[in-house]
Order: sequence, then C-alpha cells, then structure tokens
Amino acid sequence: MGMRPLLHPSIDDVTVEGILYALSDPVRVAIYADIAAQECTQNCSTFLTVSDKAIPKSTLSQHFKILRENGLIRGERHGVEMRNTSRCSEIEGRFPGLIRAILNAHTVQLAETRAKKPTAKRTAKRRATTL
Amino acid sequence: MGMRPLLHPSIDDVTVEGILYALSDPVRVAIYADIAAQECTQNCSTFLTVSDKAIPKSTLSQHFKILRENGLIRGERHGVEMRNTSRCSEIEGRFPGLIRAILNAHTVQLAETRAKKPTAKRTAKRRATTL
DNA sequence: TTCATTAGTTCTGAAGTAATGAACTATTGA
DNA sequence: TCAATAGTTCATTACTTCAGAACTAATGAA
Repeated sequence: MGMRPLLHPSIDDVTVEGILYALSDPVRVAIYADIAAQECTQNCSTFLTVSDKAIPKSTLSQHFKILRENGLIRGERHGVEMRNTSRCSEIEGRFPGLIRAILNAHTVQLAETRAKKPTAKRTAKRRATTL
Repeated sequence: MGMRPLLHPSIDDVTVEGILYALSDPVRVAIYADIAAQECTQNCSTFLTVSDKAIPKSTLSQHFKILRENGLIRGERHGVEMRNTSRCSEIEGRFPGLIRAILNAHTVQLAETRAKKPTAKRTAKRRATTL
C-alpha cells in the first residue's frame, strides 16, 4: 500500500485529552519541546536520538504521527525530507496558557533531573503502574 | 490476596508525563475536575456515572488508582468509604500553573461541546489513531 | 533513463496495557 | 454473626505500542 496523505485535524477538532495524551510520552514531549522552541522547522531524523537514547525510525514515525494527528504539529514534505512546525499559536487561541504551562513544567522537571543525577541516563519509564 | 495499602507518591516523584497521562482520559479528567472543584472530599461511588455514561466499579477503581499513583489525588479510607482529595496545591508548588491551565482548557472544551451539541451524548473516544 | 541514496511510512508480530464481570476483602450496623 | 456497603483484585479479552523488515517517494549522479 502506498503512502497516505498526512492528516492534520482542524483546530476545532483538537481536544485537551488528545494534547495531554500526545505529550504524556517522554520522547514525544522532548520532540515537541524542541520543535516549539525552534524558529526554523525540524525534520524527523533530527530526533533519531532523544536524550542519548536511540529511537528506531519506525517508532519515531509513529510518534510524529501522534503529534500530528492530535494537532500539536504540522508536517509538510519538502522534497525528500519532512518539515515540522509547532501549531502552538493555534492551540493558544483555543486553550490559552495550556502549552506554555506544560512546556514550563517539562523544563522544571528537566532541570531537577539534571540537578539530582548529573550523569546518569534517567530511563524515565513512562508509568510505574505497580499492578 | 488481601487488599494492598494505597500508594501515594512523594510530590518529588510526581512527573509531568504522569500527570498528563492520568488526565488524558475523559473519565479521569472529569473525576479529577470534580474533586478539585469541591471543598469537601468525594468518594468513589459518586462517579458511578460520568457524563451520563455508566462506569463499572472495577473500571472506576482502576481510574482512581491511576489518579492516586500519578500524584493527582490522595485517597483515605474512612470506615467503609474512601475520601478523595486533590493534591493540587502540592502540584502547584512543583509545576506552577499546570493544573490550572489543564482544568481551564477542560472547561473551555466542555462549554464548546455543550454549545455545539446540546443533547447528544458525546462519546469522546479517547484517541482516533486511524492506524 | 536507471540506479543509489536519503527520509520517512507501512506492515507485522510480539509484548504491553486497558476494560470489565466475577470473586474477594474490609468495615459498619443490625 | 450476618447482611449491606464500598471498594479491590483477578482473569479474560480486546486493544495499543514497539521495533525490525519491507516498502515508497523524491533527488541526484552516472
């Protein structure tokens, strides 16, 4: 099967749950924070490693798909590569302060992590469900 | 096997990812918004229906567990029932503005939903992954 | 044109996670 | 001691996620 066109929801179809879900993964929030911080666009392979951890490109592709389909980023093919831009100003219009608060919290946590374990590669297991 | 004691993480072990994950489910964010809004504590069976949808009590119990173990609420047994309180002021100390922004976005979305479809019971399927 | 390269997507199966009915536990009050 | 209440745990089934392999699509070189 061929490649399907990229899906980008209308801003009105973006949900809080979708945004929180997309950013509840440490790899995705790292990618998103990076894209949102850049002036210039970022292609996918910029993130083949995230916090010193190698991410297989099929996994990366899925992560980008989740960020796109939940309305956090916009991806456009330019020749052979993809350019990703953050949709933060659109989201700001719909959910004021949300993205800023999340990215700020992410920054706080990153700073704490570095302060506690300067060299260790914190694996950040997503949820410790202890079932 | 008997009942295990309830686990509440120290506020320092609460993560942004955990908070976003816990609140990325429509049932859990509805429960949490309700608990955070109340002055008095709320027991679990208050939520046997959430937005006109019946939730089996085993499912509810798991949702409360996820909210507890990600640091969003504190649960205490008082006799036969459980009292749940929000840990929002602790979280505010660690991640300023985060909870307020999320609850505010949730409120915005609720208001829009009601404005669009006044009577329909919006099922709010968590993620439309379209895989 | 044809081939190689680059960048990303899709497929697939294994591993992990979630929803829920049934069975269980713990506390209270009759 | 027993029934009722409130919630937990277990077991099953369904769904989701990860990641290697195969694939697609655009570009540039021969």
